[in-house]
Amino acid sequence: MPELPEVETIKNDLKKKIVNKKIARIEILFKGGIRNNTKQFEADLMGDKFLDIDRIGKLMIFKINLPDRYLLIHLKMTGQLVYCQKNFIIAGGHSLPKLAGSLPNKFSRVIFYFTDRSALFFNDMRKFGYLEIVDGKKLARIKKNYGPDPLGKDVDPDFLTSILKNRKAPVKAVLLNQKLISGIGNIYADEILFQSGIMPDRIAKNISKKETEKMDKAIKSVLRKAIKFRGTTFNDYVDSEGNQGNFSKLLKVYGKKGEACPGCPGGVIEKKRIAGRGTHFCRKCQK
DNA sequence: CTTTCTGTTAGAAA
DNA sequence: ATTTCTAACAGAAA
Repeated sequence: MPELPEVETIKNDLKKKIVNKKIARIEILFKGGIRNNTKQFEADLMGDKFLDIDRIGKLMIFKINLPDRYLLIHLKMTGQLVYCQKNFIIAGGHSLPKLAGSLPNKFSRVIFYFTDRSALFFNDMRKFGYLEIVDGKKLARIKKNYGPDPLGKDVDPDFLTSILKNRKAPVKAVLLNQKLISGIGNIYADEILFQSGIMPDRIAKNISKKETEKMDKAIKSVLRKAIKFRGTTFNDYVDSEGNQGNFSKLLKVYGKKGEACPGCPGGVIEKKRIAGRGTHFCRKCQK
């Protein structure tokens, strides 16, 4: 599931690969993922190029070389953006059953062909992801619905205190709330709370100052490390070359139900529904 | 075979 | 205002 580290990895890779390449053709295999009128969508992009790629939370923003036009791409749960040179054989190849060794595959929804005969594939098994071209005004409106980036300078223990205080939702719900802080999803929320030693179902306003400071450190160290390792592949995530993320091996609790806790002797990782999501924790390490 | 689970976000309901 | 629930979808697992 692409969260901040995965989207950051894809964005940085694509910046090197597709910026300033002229779009020769767009193939739309599934219209549902495109929020604009598809004819208008094609017309806006045909013959144009992306000047830069940005990110807010898990949302990617491609600046188009047209005045006041931005392409937003959200991968939601199973979206992929895979870039291929001429022959459309991907590096990760057969490593994932859902991503065959060649593209397009049955989950390819939109394909951007560039004039140098390379292509960018938007694949999305579950069809939750979307593409939308917006103007600056709409982009600004969307940006207002996102809290600060956890790795930016706006997030520190004082900021975390401000979003935790007065809230009776579980602390995990606060971490997942994109309006309060952007980019954290289910996998990293569990990992962050494990490293913080905080039970995910603790009421947000009851988190102490000391715990808030631990959370601040955990947020940054977990996300930075995950970016360094190019993200986590649990089911469907691949980077822009079709390769899996390497952080999967470093997960401490997510997906580890029933396994020995890596943080204490005798502890076992449990799984329980918290804030509407499958949540992994060790009750010996997390209080 | 059927049911449950997966996790993101918008929007509805509480 | 805040929190919880559900739908959207496709496939794996039980």
